[in-house]
Amino acid sequence: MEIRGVAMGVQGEARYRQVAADLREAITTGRYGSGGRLPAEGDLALRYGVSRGTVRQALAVLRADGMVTSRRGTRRVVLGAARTQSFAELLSFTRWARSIGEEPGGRTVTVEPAPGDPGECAQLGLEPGSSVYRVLRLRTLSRVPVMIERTVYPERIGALVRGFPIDAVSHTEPLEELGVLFTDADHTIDQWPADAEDARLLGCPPGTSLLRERRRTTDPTGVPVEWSQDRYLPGTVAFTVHNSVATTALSRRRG
Amino acid sequence: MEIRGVAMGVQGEARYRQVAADLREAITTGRYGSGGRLPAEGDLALRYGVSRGTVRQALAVLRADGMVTSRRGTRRVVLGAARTQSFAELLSFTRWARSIGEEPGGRTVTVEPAPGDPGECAQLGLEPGSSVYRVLRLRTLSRVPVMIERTVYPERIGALVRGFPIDAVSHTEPLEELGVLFTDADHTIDQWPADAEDARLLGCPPGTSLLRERRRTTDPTGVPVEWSQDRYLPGTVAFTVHNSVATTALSRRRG
DNA sequence: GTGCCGGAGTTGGCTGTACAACTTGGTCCA
DNA sequence: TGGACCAAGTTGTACAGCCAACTCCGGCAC
Repeated sequence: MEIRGVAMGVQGEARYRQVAADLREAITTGRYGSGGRLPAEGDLALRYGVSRGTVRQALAVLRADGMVTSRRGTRRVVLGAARTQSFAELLSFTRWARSIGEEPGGRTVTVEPAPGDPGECAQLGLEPGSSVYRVLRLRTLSRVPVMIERTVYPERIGALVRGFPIDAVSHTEPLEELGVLFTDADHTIDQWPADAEDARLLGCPPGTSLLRERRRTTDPTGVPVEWSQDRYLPGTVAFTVHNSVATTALSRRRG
Repeated sequence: MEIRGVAMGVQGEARYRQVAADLREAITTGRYGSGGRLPAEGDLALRYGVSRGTVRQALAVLRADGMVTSRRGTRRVVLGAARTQSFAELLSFTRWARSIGEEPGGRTVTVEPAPGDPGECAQLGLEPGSSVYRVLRLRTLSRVPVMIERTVYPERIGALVRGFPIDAVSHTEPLEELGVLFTDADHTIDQWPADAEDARLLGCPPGTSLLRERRRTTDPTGVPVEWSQDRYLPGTVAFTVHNSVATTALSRRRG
């Protein structure tokens, strides 16, 4: 802290994010205790040398992460350390694996250009029959297969992916370096039986129920950049979500 | 609209929520088109007769719902209609079922007071061995069994639930009427094989892989009010989440 | 003891202002 | 033709202030 008045640029990071990060750290290390009370917004403003509005912006971040509650009339209550990950860790199997201290692996099984089927084109916002690339990959943790990843890319992006080495661990990271932006994603989580291909690659009996995550990712202009279907072996992964009356990004659908 | 200057109370609803609701409706009915651009914040402020700050508050709601993107330097882009539900619809099977036009049903199988096991007490923030109530219910859609709900309540709340009729459709709603507040929830989604009890009640073979949602719900003071484990028959439900670089409530964990 | 009431403390909501950072499209020049 | 550059438009960040709504606790009356 103590960067007061430097008008950004020092860290390139907004003041409210610095405050949020500092508070997050304080909460994670238990400085306020679980179930404890946070100082009043005004006190925090004084302490950090910012306005109350900036403190409120910082607290809104922690609120969305489920680290604190808030209610009119009384001080904020600490709920506990956040269990949420960054957007990047959620998007990229590779980053996620690294963040939990595992060794991620990836082997590209097939990359095929093809006319997209109606469903794929709809998900990618393309005209029916447009060219797409279908990529099938086997993902491993510490060399053990855990997931099958079937991703469909629009032609523009698939052409880039095609050039990646077959044993490239990450596709997301090189794409980002090439200027492809991922900013929003919709996830659907359910279960699905393993087909013959899944069974062969994952080493499980056909028909085994797999945890399935389907994901559509868009760039900041709303243009879809990938449509992916990931199938995890049972017991290898779980998804967690926090929501509250203040913010809800989760919903339940008919299967 | 046109409530300008009435200092709340008229609808009891905050101005920014009214603006958000109006914009949501406009987007849902396609007034701006998918991929279209929203008017500038300043224009919206003029149109609704509020300050730009209030408009930004409204837009933050839509941002979190995944309906619009936002980026410095250019107007907001419409992503599409939201698929998210209210917090209440997510918490309550009954409300969810009604919101999708199905007929919810519930039958209480057992309600037993018992000393909580260490895991249960930890989840509920109680001393090990504290008294809890375990409630087992079978939930149906249009009279077809779809889910087994095992909920653990702290004694104070369990005592209330105990008094509910055995065929009560909802437990959440009467609890709310009795003043129990639900404000924050952590969800974990994975799969789990049906045990003998699941199999008998759901009418599936033992060992069938079920979609499992575990949920811990707290009140505004951070005190846990329920710890629930719901097991859904395959194909009856899917969970969807939206997240973005701006807000992430989702994470992936080792299973 | 019990319950009502009021006041201090705190967060929610809203306004207004100012500037920074960024996108976009067009102009101008080489 | 192509590229650099500029200007207008737009969102992000931050500040300051005001009042409403609500919680909580302690004092007071009964």
